[in-house]
Parts: sequence; C-alpha cells; structure tokens
Amino acid sequence: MGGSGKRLDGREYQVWRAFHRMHDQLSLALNQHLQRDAGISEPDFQVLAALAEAPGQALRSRELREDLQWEKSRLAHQIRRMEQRGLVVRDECLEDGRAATVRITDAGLTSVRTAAQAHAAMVRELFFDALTPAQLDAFDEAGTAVIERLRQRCPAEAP
Amino acid sequence: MGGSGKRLDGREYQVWRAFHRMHDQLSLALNQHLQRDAGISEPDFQVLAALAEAPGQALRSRELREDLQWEKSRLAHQIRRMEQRGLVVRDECLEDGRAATVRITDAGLTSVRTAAQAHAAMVRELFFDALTPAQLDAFDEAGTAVIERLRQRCPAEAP
DNA sequence: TCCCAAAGGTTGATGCGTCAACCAGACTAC
DNA sequence: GTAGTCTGGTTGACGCATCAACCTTTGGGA
Repeated sequence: MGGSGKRLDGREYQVWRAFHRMHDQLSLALNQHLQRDAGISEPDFQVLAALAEAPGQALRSRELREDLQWEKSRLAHQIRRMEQRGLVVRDECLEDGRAATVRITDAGLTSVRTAAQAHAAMVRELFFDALTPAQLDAFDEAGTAVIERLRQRCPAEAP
Repeated sequence: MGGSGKRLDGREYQVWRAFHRMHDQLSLALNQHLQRDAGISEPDFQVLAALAEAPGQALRSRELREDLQWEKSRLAHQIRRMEQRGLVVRDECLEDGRAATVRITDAGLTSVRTAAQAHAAMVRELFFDALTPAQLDAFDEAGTAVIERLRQRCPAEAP
C-alpha cells in the first residue's frame, strides 16, 4: 500500500511511460543488431548462451527453463523453431523417459560466438554507459525489490 | 566510453537479467489482471486510455502513433483487432484523404473505465510501492538517459 | 500540366509469448 | 500391482510486434 491513492500522479505516470519506452526501444535496438550481426534474435541468444556455458553444452529442458525463468510452452516453441534452423538439437534423456535434453550444434556455437562480443558491447553502450554508478545500484535494488514483491503478491504467476 | 571492456562483468550481467525478469514478470502480471478485470490487454488499454483522454474522444492515427510511440503497422494491426471487437471505430478524415481517425466506442469507454482503477492500483502495488523515493528518482533519470542515448546512437530506429 | 517524391495507412508473412488442453513416464499409496 | 496423481514436455489457437511491400493522396517543382 503506501502511495497516495489509486490513481497515478503525473510524476509516476511519466516514470512508468519512460520505463516502458526504454524497455521497448532497447529491446528493439538490440534485436535489430543481433539480427544483423549474427542472424539470431534475443531469445535465440539467451538460449544459445545458456547452452554454450553448460557442461557438455547441453541442458535438460527443465534446467534451461529454470535458468531462463521461462514458461514451459515458451521454451518448447522456441526450441522447435531453433531446431528447424539447425541451432540446437533435441534428444531423449536416458535417466528420465519424459525428459528431453537440448544440445547446441556447431552452427549454434558459431552464431552465439559471433553475436556475443557485439551484443555485450551494445548492451554496455546503450544501457550501462548511460547510467551513473548510483543509478546502477538503484536499478539493481529496485529490480530485485519488484521481483520480490511480484513473488509475494502473484505467486501463482511465477514459474 | 566508460565501462571496462567489451564483456559484461558479473555485476552487470546480474543487473541486466534482473531488469529483463522484472519487466517480463511485471508485464505478465499486469496483462493477466487487466484481462481478468476488463477483458482487455495492455496494448488495448494504452490505446483506449489515449483515446478517452483526447478531445472528442478520437485521434488521427498519426497522433495516436506519436503519443504511444508505436510503429505504423503495429498500430494498424492493433486497431484492426480492436475494431473487430467493437472497442473502436475507424472513419475517414475530411481534411486529408489519406488519413484515418480512430474513435473510441461506448463499449471501449466502458472497458477502459472498468480497467483504469484496478490497473493503476496494480501498477502502484507492484512497482511504485516497491521503490524508495531515491530509487524512483534514479529510475526516472536512468530511463530518460537511456532513451536519450538511444535517440543519439540509433536515430533511424526511433519512430 | 505533369511527374515525382514524400506522407498516411494497410496488408501479409513470420517470429514471439500465453493459455488451455493434452500425453506419457514416474511416484505414491494402498 | 494397480489407481491416482504429479511432473516433464508438446501442441494448437490466438494475440502481439516487426519487416517489407504496397496503395493512395498530397504537395511541389520543372
């Protein structure tokens, strides 16, 4: 609760819009560059990066999902699309007949390596370099606080 | 420019992920509540709110686009879907044969009024109440700074 | 006048994300 | 061991967002 009532005041409204705009434009720019540089999307990149760092360069879907904090079906759809393009392969898990393990392919490795440097540079240039150290701290704490609050208030909606 | 090299360090990586997670989960929760309370999505709400506040409760597509900072086709698709559900209507503009004006319907007004209170309360509860005043300031400045930087670096990509 | 570029919008294709429904393998209780 | 449930994963439908291509009207000039 706190706050001063139900409606957002002008200041809050402005912050809220700026937050949205920042996210949308940042996401757009990063996607465009990633697409141009390596022919992959941000979701592709996240999956590939997680797999590339994993031991054996493969993960079970469950682990991948936990790592990325994605929904079940979101990952399933994403992996299907990526498999069609040859970035990953799926095979069965020996220990558990239900499970599937996702492995990065050579093509996937090439893509993610091509993308990594430029992507990181882009994130730094557009995001971190625009922030003062104090703002960075605030961002960190605020992000954590909002996530924590979401976890408390909307527990069903957290994967 | 700032920073310390191309790769993101651990701290930065963590902040970046927290930012993404915060946005995704916030967006998900807000959409779910909006859908449940008023049967509309966040994009629906943004359009309806802009129209409801406009003089004559109608705007030309161009103005709506500028207000929301959306891409041309994004708005066109959105309006088409909303028109099918009876939330808005499109009619021709007398002054300019190319233009279209979008008007909110009674059903649209009802929806947006139903949604407004609960939505604002939700944004306050999940976002603003989680932030200290200092964090709010930082968020505001940081958002503005990132947007400004985007405008400078990627001018072509800004609508 | 005629041509041509720019502006306002629309459309189709494709990828992304959610939801609800479903299926199959694994666990638990009895 | 068999019934019921839980868990891991997939699928189909649908809304959302981007891109590229397109159409029409407008507004200048030559």
